[in-house]
Amino acid sequence: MTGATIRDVARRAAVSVASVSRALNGLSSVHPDTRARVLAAAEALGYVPHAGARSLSLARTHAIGVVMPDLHGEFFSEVIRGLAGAASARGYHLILSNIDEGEDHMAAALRAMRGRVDGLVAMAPHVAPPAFAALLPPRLPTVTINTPDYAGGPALRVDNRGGAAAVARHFVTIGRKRFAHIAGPAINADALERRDGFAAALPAGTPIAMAEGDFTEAGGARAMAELLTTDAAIDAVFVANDMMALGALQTLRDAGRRIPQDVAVAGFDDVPLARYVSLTTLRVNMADLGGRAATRLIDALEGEGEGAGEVPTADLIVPPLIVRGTTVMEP
Amino acid sequence: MTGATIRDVARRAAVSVASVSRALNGLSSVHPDTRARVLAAAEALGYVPHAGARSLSLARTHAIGVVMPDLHGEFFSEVIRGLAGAASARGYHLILSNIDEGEDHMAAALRAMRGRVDGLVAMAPHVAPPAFAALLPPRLPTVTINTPDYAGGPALRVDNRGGAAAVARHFVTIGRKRFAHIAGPAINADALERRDGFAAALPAGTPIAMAEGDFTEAGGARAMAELLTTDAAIDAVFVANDMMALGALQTLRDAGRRIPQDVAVAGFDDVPLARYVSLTTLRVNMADLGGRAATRLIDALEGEGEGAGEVPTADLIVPPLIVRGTTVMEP
DNA sequence: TTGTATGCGTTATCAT
DNA sequence: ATGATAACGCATACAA
Repeated sequence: MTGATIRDVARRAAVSVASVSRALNGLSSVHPDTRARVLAAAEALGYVPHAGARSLSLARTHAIGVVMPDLHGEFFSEVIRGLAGAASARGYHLILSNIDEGEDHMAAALRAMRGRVDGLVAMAPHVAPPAFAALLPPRLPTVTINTPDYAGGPALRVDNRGGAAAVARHFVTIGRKRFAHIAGPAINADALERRDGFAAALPAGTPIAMAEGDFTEAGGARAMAELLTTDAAIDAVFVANDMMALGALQTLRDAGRRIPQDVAVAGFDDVPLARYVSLTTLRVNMADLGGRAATRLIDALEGEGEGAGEVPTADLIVPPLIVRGTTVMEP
Repeated sequence: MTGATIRDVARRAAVSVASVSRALNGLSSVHPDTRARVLAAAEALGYVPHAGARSLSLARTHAIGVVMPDLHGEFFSEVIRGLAGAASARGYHLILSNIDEGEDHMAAALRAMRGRVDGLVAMAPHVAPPAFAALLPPRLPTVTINTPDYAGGPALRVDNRGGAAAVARHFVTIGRKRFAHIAGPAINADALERRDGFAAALPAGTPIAMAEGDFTEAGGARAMAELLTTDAAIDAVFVANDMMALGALQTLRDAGRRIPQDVAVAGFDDVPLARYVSLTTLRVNMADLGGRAATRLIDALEGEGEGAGEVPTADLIVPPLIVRGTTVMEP
């Protein structure tokens, strides 16, 4: 009931299991006749190697684990897509385990990966670095994506500060004077970096009206409404992500503000919707990030023992500023 | 280098591996003192059970495999999200393997699942049923999503015909007379069902101008342009999916047609963008579909041996028609 | 070239 | 309650 095993094939081909293994794995030292008999027997029995047993024997699973919170949906999906593509191209599987439900659940998910994967790709922008490092199974190669400086291995990060700074400079260039920022959750590392990067790139001492959202469209709308009551004179608002920016735009329009004449708005992420509403934003290609992460991890996994330079480099991916109709008039 | 094993723990706690296993898995028959010693030793060594070995011994992986093409992006992501949520809630992992690159690659991916998962969730709207069935590893419980009637197990399907029929009736209700349809790829089962369902629900003998797209926005635009040259008088077009509908809308507007006064347009899927462009469409909740699939599979996996009724039922999920501004004037 | 035997890490059976 | 040991399915030294 569990399918034919290598022993069944051996029996049918009248050879030893060792020969079956060798024949099926294409080892050179096996007589053509033997190989033929084995192949025929395997075919006849519909034999499929048992990946689990193979992994145990080889100490190699050809799978990479992915741990990340289900946070703002768009990302999750894009990263997975990139990961899956790159992994699949190199013959690796992806093992998913989302970690919404609290830190203990997350610890369990992380532990369950041992013996199941060769390495890990982790994304946890909301957890304190030390806690996260402690949760990781020891000796499991890991590359992190947008995770607050975890020093345990290669890391891929979006240049949040640089992106935010580009927006600040853009606002100044188009002559804006009264700035506002709608930030993401304070526990989110990306959110903090975007806020700080924006502030740091404006002329020293420039006041910035602040509000905090939750990365959702509704949250952005609420935050914008809040800003309008406290600082009605603003003429440029940088929103920490696109979804909130969409909400903010709606609130502004409902309040009779013209975009971009009265108020310029910029987001972050460049979600598919951004193009449709002509939102100025920073393009972060999450699929590409996922692909890079997978490639990087697999390179490390397969290069074990040769490369002397196992330097845990941290790549900073700079998101380009996409200028659209919410900051400048369109033709 | 491979982490502490159960033997290391046994040695440190000065007990047998059997006792360690029992203590760690919470079996009753183990002395409190022993359990305490084992727990302490495991903690001290940072012991994490090896999932692979555990699976081999238990003949249970607590993982479910997911095979699907990367087709039109939105879906992929949503289904995965639903699957991951439901699986995670029941303590199962997800193993991904996308199967873009040809049928042989797909066969390999399918085979590689054996010994790695307890069951499969498969979605392959583009493959002929017999071929697909042949590829599946034998004796691996499988639930399919939107896969042309594969008779081997439970199936979840979107009611494409019913949804398309609802659009047809809606068009008639709002007084349209000259119909067109932009279909998806002819090898796609969903596409065919949508086309046929639309045609069947219109009054008998009603002519329908036809064009074929590739499920992409650009493809929809091209197909629409084509229709305009051959059948300029159309006043209602049903597009096989939302992405193509977006392209079609653009083409229509560029051609000076007013929506919905001159031409009514309806899509299929209700992607996030649909709400923004106020596109009338059918809402198919792919995340929900994924969740149901996972739940269904796990129920089957864990109910083995008890339920006499292992009937491979096929659920038809009916997508509701969401009427928006591309078919009726908005307030 | 081929076969025998051992190990991968864990659980479960059977004694004790 | 505990320990020795045989599976689980496969790969691979080591012999032959």
